Amino acid sequence: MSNFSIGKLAERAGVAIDTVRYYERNGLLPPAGRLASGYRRYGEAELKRLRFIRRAKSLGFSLEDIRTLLELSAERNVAKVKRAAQLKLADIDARIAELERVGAGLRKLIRACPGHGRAEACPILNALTDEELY
Amino acid sequence: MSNFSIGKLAERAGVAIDTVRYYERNGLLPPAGRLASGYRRYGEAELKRLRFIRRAKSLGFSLEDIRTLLELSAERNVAKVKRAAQLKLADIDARIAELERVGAGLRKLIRACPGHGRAEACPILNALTDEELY
DNA sequence: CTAAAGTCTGGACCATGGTCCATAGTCAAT
DNA sequence: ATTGACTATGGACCATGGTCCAGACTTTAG
Repeated sequence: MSNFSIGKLAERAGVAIDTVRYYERNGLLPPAGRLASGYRRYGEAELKRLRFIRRAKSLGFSLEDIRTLLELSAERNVAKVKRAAQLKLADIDARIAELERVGAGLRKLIRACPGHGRAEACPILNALTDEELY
Repeated sequence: MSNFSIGKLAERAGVAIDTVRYYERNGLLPPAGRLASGYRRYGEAELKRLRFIRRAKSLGFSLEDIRTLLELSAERNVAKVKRAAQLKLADIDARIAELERVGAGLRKLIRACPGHGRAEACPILNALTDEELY
């Protein structure tokens, strides 16, 4: 335990080998220790970190966000971590609001469209052709 | 009128010149008519089409979607246009649901985080470090 | 007529988050 | 020892939706 190859690491973290190297290149994982052959060696710390990245990603954080989050985590700066989470949440809420705005517009057009008949009577086509939407 | 340059077209449609050429290359605009010099010439039809594209984009359609929409519009196929709109709406609704799921998870963590104190007591860091989120 | 502004082309480049490839070297099992 | 599986590297490539550039040519205003 605590000394395994990139293949095992990737497998245990549930990511592709290329992704591990990609994360290393992009500063999400520290440069791995190497065997005399040049093969990377990993321990539990890297596995944890990789899982952290995976989870943060599933919470909607970008890799850039995650780099920041990892720094804050290393600093054990709870206040900044909370702040970063709040910012991300605000970002998610804004995206939801925008999608809801767009969805509402589309829903209205769909409701008004009979689904048959002359193209001139199709509110969807008319909206795309004639109206200033915003 | 009805005979203007790419610059005027772009200006009147509210897009960049490069975007017009990009759309032409990618089949969203038909190949433009040319002057003897090779300069593109446009009329009202192209302006309308470009505005159609802009509006469809603001309704959340991708350029690929819009290519389809333009074909359906040319066919005057109201039924298919309505169906395309419904599919896009379903897509938007799914994206909203996913963002809400993620937002709810984040909100819960933020609420539980005191914002100070030991890193071990930060639910956000703990979630990223320990839990299987999904 | 001249100078400035506009347009042409092909191709490079941006961000995002990877994936895939060839070539070469290494490790593990039999 | 050999074979098959694994890993190394740099760089190309994917989608998306453009943006920007150089170098050459054209149009327009004064």
